[in-house]
Amino acid sequence: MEVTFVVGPTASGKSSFALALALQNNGVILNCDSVQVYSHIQIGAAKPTPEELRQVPHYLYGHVTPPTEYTAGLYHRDFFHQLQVLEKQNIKHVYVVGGTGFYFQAIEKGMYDVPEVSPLISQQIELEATTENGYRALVREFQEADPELASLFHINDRYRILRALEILRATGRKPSDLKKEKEHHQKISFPYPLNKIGLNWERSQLHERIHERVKQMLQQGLIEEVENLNKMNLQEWVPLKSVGYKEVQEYLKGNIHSVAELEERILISTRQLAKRQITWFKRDKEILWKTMSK
RNA sequence: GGCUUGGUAGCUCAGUCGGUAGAGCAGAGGACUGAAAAUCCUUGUGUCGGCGGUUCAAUUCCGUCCCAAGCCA
Repeated sequence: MEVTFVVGPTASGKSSFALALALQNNGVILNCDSVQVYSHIQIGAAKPTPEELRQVPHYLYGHVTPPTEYTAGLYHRDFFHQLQVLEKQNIKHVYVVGGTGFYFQAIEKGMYDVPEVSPLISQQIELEATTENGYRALVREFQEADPELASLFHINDRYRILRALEILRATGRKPSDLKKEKEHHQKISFPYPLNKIGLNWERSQLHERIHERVKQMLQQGLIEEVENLNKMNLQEWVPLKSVGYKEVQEYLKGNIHSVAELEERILISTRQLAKRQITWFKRDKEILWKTMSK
């Protein structure tokens, strides 16, 4: 079995590109997008259309139901489970399609061996971090315990610092040591022959495509989709904090005053997302880039 | 036609008691190991509307013209 990653920024045409390849080579498609894994998240996630789903088997799309929240670790587990199944079915070509670099990294390089952190520990850290002084004390605790990792993080990168502390307190081990162990013991290798294809566009053309897509999402009823999710009391569900969804929430709360303004705000967030995705994938020198144009 | 208030970075605006200017947003670049569509970092020279005048020096004061909004005719 051979695995091909199809990566690139949002709206670069990954799905249809992969679909064409899969059709040609009798392959299947696996999702590697952190939002498309969720069910009920349809229009704003730009999932493949029913027509596309009919043409080629698609996996790991919408398999996570509310109010479950997903992580890179769970994705890693589900991905390899799915690969085993496909192997038994004697599938020869697997196309892994998506824009979440972190998830690609999780499956390619593996995750560090960290046990599930008890919610009590996370809650305790959250509590301590609520005050300015409390947060500063936590930063100091982290810097003293793992100066090596601390030197890589900016003091304001609250999320990474608190996560590192969780690991420290839960395991008593330095996160930087866990990282080193991982690199020493488990040889970094993906268990199948791997190709990586990246799709990219000239920036202004990508922006045009993003504009088209955002207009389409609004026409297809993105606002109604969010209203329905709100009726199910899912306001706090993680995928509703993603691009498009969070802006519609602001619109429904009255903080965005017109659909035109809503469109503009989603456009901006989507362009920024695309930029971050490009930054992530640029770092991987194994990706074979394919420059697209109209 | 008269009066008033504005015209400063792509946008919204601050500011300079006269010594050629700075925030937010956007844009650009970057980081990233269980929230990642998240989180975080770096990055601001622009005829200060045009033309004249005063001054050693004008974006700042004066005159005039242009543009916009409002009020009065």
